[in-house]
Amino acid sequence: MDNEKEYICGEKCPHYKKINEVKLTEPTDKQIEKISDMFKLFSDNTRLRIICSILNTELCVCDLCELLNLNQSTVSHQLQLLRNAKLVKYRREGKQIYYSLQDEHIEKIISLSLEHILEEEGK
Amino acid sequence: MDNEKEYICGEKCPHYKKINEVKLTEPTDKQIEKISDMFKLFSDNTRLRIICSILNTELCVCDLCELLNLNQSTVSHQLQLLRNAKLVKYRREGKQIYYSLQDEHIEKIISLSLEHILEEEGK
DNA sequence: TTTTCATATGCATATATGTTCATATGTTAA
DNA sequence: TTAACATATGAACATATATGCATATGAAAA
Repeated sequence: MDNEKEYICGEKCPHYKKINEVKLTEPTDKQIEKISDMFKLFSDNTRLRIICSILNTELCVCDLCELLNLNQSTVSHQLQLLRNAKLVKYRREGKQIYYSLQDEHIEKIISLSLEHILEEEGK
Repeated sequence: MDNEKEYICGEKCPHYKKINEVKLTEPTDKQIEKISDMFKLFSDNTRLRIICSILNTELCVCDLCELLNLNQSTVSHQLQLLRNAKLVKYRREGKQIYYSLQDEHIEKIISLSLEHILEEEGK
């Protein structure tokens, strides 16, 4: 029986009622995985700078290299990850390939986080 | 002179006008660092589950262990990181320490990302 | 077709980080 | 004070991942 499990702490804690309530609203493992994967892509300086660069415009790979002073290989590798996650879309025009954000959620999330740290700075 | 630098691609690209425009709106290195650090904390399954668990309520460490079926040490280590980043706050009540989210931005960012992946699922 | 150029990709390496074990800290009860 | 308990922390290990080099791919120009 579940009741017979030995818990880390005594009878007051864990608070089973609360725990059961929280359980109902928790994202599924799959959802957690997807969200954390997305945040993982936002969590690297290089990728974040790339994302911020194309928040409101499209840029080609060498624009990004020049703008961010990065190796072409580095940029392409990171763009591949963003592409695979469908966070960015791209179109070819002659030799160049232009990248831009896939949808507005990305923009919103980044803006919100920027807001957050700006507020922190103000304190 | 800057003009004499050898660029990866020719004259059409990089698009200096665009690049200069983008440069004006880019977050500073420090801001990029802070944002990516925050996302780094959201980018781990364990931490994300912890955060989601305290989205609307406070829980003590062993509640979290029980709820998420995690090692007490693991939970404490991750809480420490969240604490250092001031994403969570805590209060002691006797032997237990209760954790909750520091501010509503966190909640909003998580909600928005959940929205995002739910929309993806719908497609 | 051959060359040139913009971008992509495989591989190797250095670095970062999540987890666990063992133990320390700090609070309450005996 | 001592014992019991909730939580924190240091160290070690395993794993993930960002970057750069070399090279491949694919499009345009010669």
